[in-house]
Amino acid sequence: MTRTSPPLHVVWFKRDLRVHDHVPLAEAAARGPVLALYIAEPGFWALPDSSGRQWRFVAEGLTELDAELRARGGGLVVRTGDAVEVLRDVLDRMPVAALWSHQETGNAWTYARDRRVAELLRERGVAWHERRQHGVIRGLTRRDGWAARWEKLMRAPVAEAPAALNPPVLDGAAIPSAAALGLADDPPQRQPGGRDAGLDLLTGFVGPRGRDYRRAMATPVEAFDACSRLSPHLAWGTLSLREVYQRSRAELAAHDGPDGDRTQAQSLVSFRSRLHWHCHFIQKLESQPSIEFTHFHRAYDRLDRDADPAKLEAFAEGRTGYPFVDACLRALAAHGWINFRVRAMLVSFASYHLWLDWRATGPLLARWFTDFEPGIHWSQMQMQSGTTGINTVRIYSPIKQSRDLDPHGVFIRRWVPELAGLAAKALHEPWKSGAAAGLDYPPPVVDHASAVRSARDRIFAVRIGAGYGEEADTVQARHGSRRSGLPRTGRGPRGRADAKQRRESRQLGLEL
DNA sequence: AGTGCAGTTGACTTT
DNA sequence: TAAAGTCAACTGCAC
Repeated sequence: MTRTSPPLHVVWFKRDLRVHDHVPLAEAAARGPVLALYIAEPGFWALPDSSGRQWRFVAEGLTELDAELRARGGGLVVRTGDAVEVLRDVLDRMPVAALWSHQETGNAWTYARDRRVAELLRERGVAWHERRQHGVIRGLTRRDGWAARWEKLMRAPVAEAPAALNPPVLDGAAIPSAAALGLADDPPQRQPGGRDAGLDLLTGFVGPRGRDYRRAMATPVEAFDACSRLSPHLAWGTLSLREVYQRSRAELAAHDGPDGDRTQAQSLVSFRSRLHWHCHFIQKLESQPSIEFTHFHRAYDRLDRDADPAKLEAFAEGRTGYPFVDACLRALAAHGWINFRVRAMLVSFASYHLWLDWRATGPLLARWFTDFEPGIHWSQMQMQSGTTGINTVRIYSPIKQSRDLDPHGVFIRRWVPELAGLAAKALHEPWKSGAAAGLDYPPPVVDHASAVRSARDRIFAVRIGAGYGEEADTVQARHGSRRSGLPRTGRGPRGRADAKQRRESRQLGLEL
């Protein structure tokens, strides 16, 4: 740098590892020379919800991001350290016009870090321009009109990648290894990171591979192939939600007519509604960061859920004695991914059957998910644990789910080889026939019927408390989907017409 | 040919 | 993206 160089626009890459449809990068590059910066933060990667599989997925994305920047004459500068320290060092070394990044809806740690960064920039008189990455709206006070704003944002043109960038003006370091960040875990079947892998998945999914999505997404027997598998790319930003939305929308248009493939069209419609829900859930954490630690509905503070080490270990090891649950837990641990329906069942099992606190199982599951997205994760942990106050309590039967989703025991045999010799009939409840006797497989850690009865009683006891309905209405007004109907309580018993309306709005909400 | 009845199905409620 | 139960309407069949 020389004294006469124009000031730099620092583009801070966070959970947005791409150059395509990257609004802060496009805006910064239009204004002057750019410093493309990624900060590997040891404090972040040491958090209980961070893991090696997430970092390695990110590191693969960084390698491709650097290549994309280089192809345009630029390059990625990677620094390891505390974000404030790294940014202060950059500010000390060269004149900086502004910091550019996407808004991040993260956990308490990244929120606190962003406040420290903002403080530093205020001290130095440098502007920080944060741009929206998803359909999540910062500073939202009312949910009304949210869906329409989402649709408008998704249909807006994508931001073009800058055609030409300046070379890096600062020496970077190598992308740190997982070991250097103290991260060991990386499962053998973790899906690869990087934009090329993401685009391959997208192309395949909007084509023939995704044709059966709607039918097959519920069962883990088929979901690994039938689902898009784009979630980690959306979580870490190797693809933008908008480009995924627009690609699937274009494909839907091709199949929507009388000559189109109706099955494919229905699957694409189903997929679009999930993209919508993605932002719907992140919005909850954006609007109320405390949901990482405290119940949506504070009446559930009275629940005495625990962190019983034996039950927690059975869950963590995939040795609960329920073959389908254990198969799903082991598949998740080995792949870093499992389908949504199974995630719901696993949280339900942990929170109701095992009566474990979601704050004890949440970090464990988060580390397993390569696609860990804080807003979706904490919203879902609470929703499937029955503590939001606005959602129906859904207690899954691991036996019924086993029969429904894996009737022939294919999935169980693959992931619980101890039981591979059992007949399909015995696989779902091996304790009943004594078929597992003598095998290295534990009896059920809890009895299904009595555990469910106890959990149900304790959950509904909370609902009887004074003032429950009033606070539930407050939660609904703040977080509820407008398509689910308003308000949900305070009108006495529901009549027939009311129930009919609710049913229709549910169908509308799922767009099936 | 209509009646009685066990079993099924689907809508809805409760937990 | 629950599960279990209630109830009424319906179905098939024996008589």
